[in-house]
Amino acid sequence: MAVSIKDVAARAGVSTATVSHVLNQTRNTRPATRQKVLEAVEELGYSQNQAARNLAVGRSSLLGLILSDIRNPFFPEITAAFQDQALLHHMEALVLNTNYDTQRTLDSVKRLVGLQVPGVAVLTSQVDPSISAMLQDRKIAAVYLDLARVDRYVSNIAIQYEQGIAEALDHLVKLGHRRIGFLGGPPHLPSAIRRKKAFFDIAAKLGIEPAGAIDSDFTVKGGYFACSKLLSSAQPTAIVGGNDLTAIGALHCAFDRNLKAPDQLSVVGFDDITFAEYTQPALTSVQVPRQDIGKAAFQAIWQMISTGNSAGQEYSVQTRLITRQSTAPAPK
Amino acid sequence: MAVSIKDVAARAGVSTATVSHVLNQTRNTRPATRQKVLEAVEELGYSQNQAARNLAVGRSSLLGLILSDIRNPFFPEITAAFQDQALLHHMEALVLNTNYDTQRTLDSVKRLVGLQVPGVAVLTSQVDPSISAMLQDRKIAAVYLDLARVDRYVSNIAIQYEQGIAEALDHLVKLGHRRIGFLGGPPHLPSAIRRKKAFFDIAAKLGIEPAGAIDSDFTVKGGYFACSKLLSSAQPTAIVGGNDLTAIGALHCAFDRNLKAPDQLSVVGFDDITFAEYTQPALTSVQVPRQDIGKAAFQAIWQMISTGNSAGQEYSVQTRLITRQSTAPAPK
DNA sequence: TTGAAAGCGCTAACAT
DNA sequence: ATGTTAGCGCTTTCAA
Repeated sequence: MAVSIKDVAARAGVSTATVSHVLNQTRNTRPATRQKVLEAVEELGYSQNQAARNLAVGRSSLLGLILSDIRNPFFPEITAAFQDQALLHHMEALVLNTNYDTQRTLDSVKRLVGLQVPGVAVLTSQVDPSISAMLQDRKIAAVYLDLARVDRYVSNIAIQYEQGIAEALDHLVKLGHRRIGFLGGPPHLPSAIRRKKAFFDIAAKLGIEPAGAIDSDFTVKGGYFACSKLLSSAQPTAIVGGNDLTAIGALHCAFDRNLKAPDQLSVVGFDDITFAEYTQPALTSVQVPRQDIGKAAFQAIWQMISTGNSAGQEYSVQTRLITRQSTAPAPK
Repeated sequence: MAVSIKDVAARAGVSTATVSHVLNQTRNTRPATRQKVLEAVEELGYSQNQAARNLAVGRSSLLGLILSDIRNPFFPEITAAFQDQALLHHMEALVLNTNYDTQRTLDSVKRLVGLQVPGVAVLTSQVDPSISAMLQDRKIAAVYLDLARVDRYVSNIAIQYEQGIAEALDHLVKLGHRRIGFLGGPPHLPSAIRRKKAFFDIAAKLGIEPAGAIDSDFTVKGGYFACSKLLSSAQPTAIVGGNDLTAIGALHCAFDRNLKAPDQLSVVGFDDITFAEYTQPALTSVQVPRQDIGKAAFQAIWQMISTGNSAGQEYSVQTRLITRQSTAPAPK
């Protein structure tokens, strides 16, 4: 049998209530009493039984973090940032992988409900209404990534894709480019749609005629072929890729056509799923700061559960243009 | 107030004991009764309060997974595999990042103890004795990566580095190489030591005189410089890198010296921390299957907690030689 | 085959 | 400033 609060109370010569209050700093205690309790805790190696605590207070110290795929390098950094924040507030992050499977996402939410979590961050690219409904019904604070409207118990993190595209185009225009093409993502993905729309809107605003736009699939291979097609139909001197993989594919394509990058073909990507260390030095990217997302996700939840104010909020995450330095020798 | 087991019992017209038993399949019930209960559960949208359950049974459904850094691409795959296994057994994986910080690792373990977890996988490259002691004291099943001796409540996963090095050398010898160099990792890392020792042992067994060996730091840059040094002091025609980053550095170095890889310089890496999609096509690697590690970690724990047999076991993970195909065009 | 009821370890309202 | 004690929702022994 593990050491319980009773043991500590006995050892310190106080009541369990006092021990509880000392440990949770939930009411004033004489320094001497406090001291005795802490000593007893130390001597016995006591640690609070969270199950009992959670049962008593009605909510756990766990926060759910639902991701479509932890293997996608976009997520580990978000996860780490989220956890670091949680730690500061004596919470744990329970990370759940859905593998892009809606049913599995729903199961995850059910399990989280059973675990009495007070809040959940759902950072998948699509969210079934049944999921958000279930969370809201249970009054569990939820935050989504670029998907939800703010509501009771519902916050949203808005990534400023438009800003990012603007930065990318601005960058290319300053380099003298006028013939700029776009390689988009899968047309069913909200974030892909927004980036494409932003490209056209901002190009128009800058008085630039887009040199073609082709939808692709956010992979290196897809980027390669889309770029190939684009180069055949138009003659862009620069390309904005819907994400970095696409952009890397475009760089490969340029290489095969003996177009020296970035001189003869400038490529800008959208750094939302790559592993920075392996990204091509020649690639300039609009970065979506991952730590910021993780941090915002936690804060969105914490805001709702710690204040008891169920009203959600909109959190905005800024993008940033990254021009990479070639620290290591250029890869073959 | 959430719907509780009492509500279900009332709705189904049975006792809470019956509901509990039906849900946990812990004793026979008449199909009709069973049916009623399940209907009530469905209608009310009931989900078990895990906190209460854990309190009653004395252990939680959470399993700890302690990692030094989730951002290291070695770990997400392990994590995913571990979680998938856990899911099959109705367990949750609580992933904790230590950021290579011993104190933080200790804190993590304390929190896990408080959470009443029945088992923990500690997949860091070093483990402080106080940590393993604390776990063993609390009779928490633990599994370590290539570190611990099997004991009560202690299992170990042994990665067959020797096998991997043997595969690498075998591969190179079959290609006709006789002058083979080695670029090792930090000399304080147990896994680096074992790889280096294996290199010498197996080279000797094959009757090969090693063409130099230089310790490095498991980074691309470090690999570059170590390779540079090695090429100046010896004339290897092939190199075994202690890990993939080192090997990639060696490839860069070969490129800068106009040594065409793999023809003029064959390089074999050890794929334990890279992100596969970005690894050089020219690189052959000894792969440590990450899913296997995650799966083994879960099974090691599950073995101990589900059978009630506290004796640990040794789990062995095989390596595999991977020769990459250039699916995408070679990067610039 | 089912039910009644005693805890599991903690918190928090109420008492002192 | 501290103690007493009634739950929190579930499991499980014992009884029917």
